[in-house]
Amino acid sequence: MRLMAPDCGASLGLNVDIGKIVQRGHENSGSGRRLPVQLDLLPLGPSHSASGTPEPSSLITKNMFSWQQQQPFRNGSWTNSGSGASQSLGGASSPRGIDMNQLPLTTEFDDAVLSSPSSIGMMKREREKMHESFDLERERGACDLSSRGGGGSDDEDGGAGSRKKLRLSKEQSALLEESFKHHSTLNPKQKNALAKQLNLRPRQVEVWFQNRRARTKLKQTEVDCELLKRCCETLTIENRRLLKELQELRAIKAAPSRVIAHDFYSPLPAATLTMCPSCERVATVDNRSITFSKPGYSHLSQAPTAC
DNA sequence: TGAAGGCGTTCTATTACATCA
DNA sequence: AATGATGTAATAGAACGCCTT
Repeated sequence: MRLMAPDCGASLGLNVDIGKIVQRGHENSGSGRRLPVQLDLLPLGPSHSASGTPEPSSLITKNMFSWQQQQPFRNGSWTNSGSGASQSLGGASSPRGIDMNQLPLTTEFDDAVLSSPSSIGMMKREREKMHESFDLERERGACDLSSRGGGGSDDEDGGAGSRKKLRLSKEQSALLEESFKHHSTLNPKQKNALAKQLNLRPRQVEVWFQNRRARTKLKQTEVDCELLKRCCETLTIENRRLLKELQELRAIKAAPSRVIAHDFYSPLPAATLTMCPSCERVATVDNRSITFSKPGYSHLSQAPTAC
């Protein structure tokens, strides 16, 4: 399902700017950024781990990120100890998918050249080809190490034009999620560090964050839509009420004296309507009396400005 | 100082694959 | 077994900001 953001927030005077909820958020975090009612989906501020105490998950602990600490996460309890053996990320416990995630990166080529699709001196297409060929190399290696859960008939051919889909392990997802809680965007250093921890290519980490931001924004948009819908309903009700009140006032004006006639559509000169500045109720004033649109506003009986 | 171009990054829309019911 | 729905990794292209010339 694709949810289109309604462009009615501004017209309703709501503090909702759906189109820019996430966009450039990290860049504007310090200045005049309007925020809608927020789901707790997006890390809006700087890491609260610096001074606060984020709740660590069972697997993820404080100072787990390599850009926050010197000791790499791979030395933790569940990470690959470097051998690429069974206890590595997403190891044998992963019920589905190939283990290409945990293949050890055996070359610096990855970080140096493939960390960004926009590396210097390379046309985009050429870089993509390098990515693809490098992926194929890795996948061939993966096929040697593990078999795909379902039909793996096309594993060997390299799939001209077919694209393999990696499934992140639970642990990898958990770490990425935890990282996302701290930073919805990563600088290159963080990206590379995280990629190393996860045994993924930096590009994969980058893509994961892109998609994660998109998911967050989609969810936030859904929440905002709900909010706007409720606002719209409330305003409709209020509008009805005000219309009714206006009709009553017109009826009062149309009446010869205090008698209320139910001619709701008779015109009333605006100059004869006076609003009480304190309670914001409207009184009709003529040369004989002051009549109020609703009973119980006798405090206006002397003069409309008295209250 | 402003314009132009290159580069890096992000966003959005979309595709393609994997899994599940 | 086939199929549609769903989730998500990956891709393409546009836009933006920053830097250099």
